[in-house]
Amino acid sequence: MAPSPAPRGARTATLTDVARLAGVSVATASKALNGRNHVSAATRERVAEAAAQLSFSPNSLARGLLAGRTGTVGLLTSDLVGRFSLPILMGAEDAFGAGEMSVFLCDARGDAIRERHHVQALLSRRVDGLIVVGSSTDPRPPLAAAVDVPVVYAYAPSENPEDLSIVPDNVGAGRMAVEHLIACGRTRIAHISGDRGFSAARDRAAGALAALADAGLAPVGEVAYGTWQEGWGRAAAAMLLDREPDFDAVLCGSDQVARGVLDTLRERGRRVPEDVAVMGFDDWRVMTTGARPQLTSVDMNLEELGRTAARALFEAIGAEHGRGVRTVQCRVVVRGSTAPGT
Amino acid sequence: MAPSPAPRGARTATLTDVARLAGVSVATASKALNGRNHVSAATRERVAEAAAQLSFSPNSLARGLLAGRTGTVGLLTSDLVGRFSLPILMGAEDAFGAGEMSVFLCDARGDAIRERHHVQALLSRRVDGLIVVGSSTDPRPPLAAAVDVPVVYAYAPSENPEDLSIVPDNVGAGRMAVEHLIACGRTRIAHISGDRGFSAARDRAAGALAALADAGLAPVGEVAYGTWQEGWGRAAAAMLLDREPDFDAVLCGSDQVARGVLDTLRERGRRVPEDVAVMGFDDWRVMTTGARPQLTSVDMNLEELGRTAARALFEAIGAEHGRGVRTVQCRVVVRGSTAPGT
DNA sequence: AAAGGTTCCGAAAACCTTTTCGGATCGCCG
DNA sequence: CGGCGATCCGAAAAGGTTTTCGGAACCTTT
Repeated sequence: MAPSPAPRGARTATLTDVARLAGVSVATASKALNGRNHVSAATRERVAEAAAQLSFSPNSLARGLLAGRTGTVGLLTSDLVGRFSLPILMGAEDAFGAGEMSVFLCDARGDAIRERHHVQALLSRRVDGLIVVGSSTDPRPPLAAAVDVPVVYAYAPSENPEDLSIVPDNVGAGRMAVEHLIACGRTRIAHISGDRGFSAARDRAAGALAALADAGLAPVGEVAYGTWQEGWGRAAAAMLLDREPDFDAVLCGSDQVARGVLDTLRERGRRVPEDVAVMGFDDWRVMTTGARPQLTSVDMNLEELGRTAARALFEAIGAEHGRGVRTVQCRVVVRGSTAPGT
Repeated sequence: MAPSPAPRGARTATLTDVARLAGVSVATASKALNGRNHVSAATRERVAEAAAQLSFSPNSLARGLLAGRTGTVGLLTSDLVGRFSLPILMGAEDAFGAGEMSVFLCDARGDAIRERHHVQALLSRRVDGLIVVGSSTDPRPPLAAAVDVPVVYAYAPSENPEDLSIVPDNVGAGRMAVEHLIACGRTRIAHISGDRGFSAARDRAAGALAALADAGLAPVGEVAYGTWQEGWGRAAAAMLLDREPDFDAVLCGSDQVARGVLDTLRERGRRVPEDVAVMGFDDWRVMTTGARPQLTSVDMNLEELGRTAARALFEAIGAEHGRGVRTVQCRVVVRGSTAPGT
C-alpha cells in the first residue's frame, strides 16, 4: 500500500483549516500549537487533534516573513568535486540540522560570476547567514557583493582579516607528524611534500622543519615539492633513495604521495615500517587502509572544522560577529606504516 | 577596502522603498522590475535606477508565499560520506542551479527517524519537489510520510514501482566491460567482483556473464565475490593465479579491487596489459590514474544521473508525475591497463 | 467639441502565520 | 447580588510581493 497517494491539487492544510475544524480562531490555534500561554488544556488538545487529522505543517515562509529570520543558511562551495569540501559540508549540515536550520547548497565551480549569482539568490531567499567553503587552504578574495548577514569562511580563509575564517592548523599538523615519527624512534627523516603552489604544502613543511629543529635534528635532503599524486611519490622516493639513501622515515605531503613512496620502497627492498616509517596527510581512508602496510596519516578533522564553522555562524546570527582566523587542530591516526602491530 | 561593511540592522530595502524613491506605487514598481506590460519605458527606467540605488533584492519568501511555489527542492541523501552521493548531488545542483532553483541539502545518515524529520522540515519549507539519493543501488523503502510534492529516487530505486527512480545501468555496465575486453582480443576472462550483498555486484556480474555467453565464451572460474576493498583484490588475484592461471583478462568489481589485483599480478610477474588486461568499475580518478598502468574503468555517469533526476523532477513539478525505473547508461573509460599506449 | 480608444498607473486583495490587545466569560469574595 | 480578578479567546495588524481591476489621462476621429 502506497503511503496515502499524494493528493495533488488538494491544497495543503493551513492554520485556518485547523482552527475551523477545532472550532477556534486562528490566533488560538497558533498559540495552542506553539505552546503559548492563555490556552486551556482542553482547547489545546482539540487543536492538536485537528492539526494531526489534517496533517498540518506550518508554512515556514509565512513564519519567516513575519519573524524576519528564516532559519536557513547558505553553504557556498567553490569546488564540490574536490575531496575536502565534502567532510566540511557534512560537519556543517550536521551542526545545523540539530539546530532546526536548513542548508542551501550552492556550488560555484570556482567561477566568480557563478559565485556572485549564487550569493544574490541566497540573499534573495533571506538566509540568516553564509558559510563559504574553499577548495584549498590558500586565502581567497572575500565575497564581492555587499552582504548584510554574517559570513564564515571555512578551509580557505578570506583575504580580509576582518572576516571570520576557520582553517585547519597545517603548521601544527606538520609538527605533529614529525613528533610522532620521533616518538617512534626515527631520526633520519625526509619530507616528500606536495605541490609547492599550495600553502598547505608549505605550512606543513614549515611545521615539520620546526619540529625537527626543536629536536635538534636536521632533515634528510631538501623538502621535495612536486604534485599531490602517487606518481610523484614514486619518482621522489626513487630520487631520494639514489641521493640520500640513509633515512629511516619519510613524511609525505598527501596519502597519495605516500602510496607512491610505499610502492617504490617495497620494490627497492626497503621494509616498512622496519627500515623506513612512512606517513601521509589527510587520512583519506580509501588510501590509508588499502595500503600495505596500512598508512599512518594526519587527519585534518574537516568534519569538526565544518561543525566549528557552523557553530561560529550560529553565534554570529543575532549577536556580534567574530573576526580573524581560527584554526582547528589536526590529529595523527597511527597505522602500520609507522608502528608495527597496529 | 572591505566591500561596504555589512550594515547590520539597516533593514534591507523593500519594494515599497523602491516605489517611494521612484515616485510610483508598489504595483507599478513590481511590474516594472518584472518586465510586465503597461509600464512606460521612462517609468521602468526610473524604477530600475531606484532599485539599483537601494540594492533591492526581492524577498523570495513573500513571492513564494503568494505564488504557492518556492523555487526550492530538497535533496535528501542517506549517506553523504559515501563516494556515490557526491557526483549525483553535483549533477542535480548543476541542473537546478541553471533553472533558478535552490537546493536544500539534508543528510539522513542512514537513519529512518532522521529522514522523517528532514522530510517534515522540507515540507514545512514548502519545497516544490524532492530527490532522494540512496547510498547503494539496492531498492529502498519509499518515504514514510505522506508527501504531496513530486519525489524522484536517484541511485537507489524505491521499492514501490509506482515511484519514479533513476538508476545506473549496472547490467549494461557489466556487458559493456566484457565487450571492451573482447574487443581488446581477450578470451580467457575472469571476474573478481565485490560484495555479493550488493545488487550492483550481482547486476554487473550478470551483465558480464551475458556478454560472455553472447560471444560464445565461458568465464575463467566462478565469479569471485568478496568485498570492495584492495585487500580482497590482492587475495582474490592470488587465488585465481593458483587455481586458474590460464587467463588473459580480469574484470574487477571496483577500482579498489582492481588496484589490489594489479599489485598481485605485478608481484607474480604477470605484465599488464601485455599478459593480462585489467578493468575496474566506478572510474574513481584517484584510483585509476594513480595505478600502474593507469586503469581502464567503467564510469557510471553519476553526474549525468543527478542531472537526469533533476530534470525529471523539474518536469514533474506542475505536470503529471512519471512512474517506474529509468536507467542511465554507463561508459567505458579506456586507459593503459587494457590498451597499451593510452 | 464630443465620443471612443489607448496607455499608463494605483488601490486593494491575496498568500499564511504570529502577536498584541481588547473583550468576554466565569468564579469568588465582600 | 455587585464587583473584581483571573482566565481564556478572537479580531486585527504586520510582514513583502504579485495580480487584478478600476480609473485617469491623453490622443484620435468624426
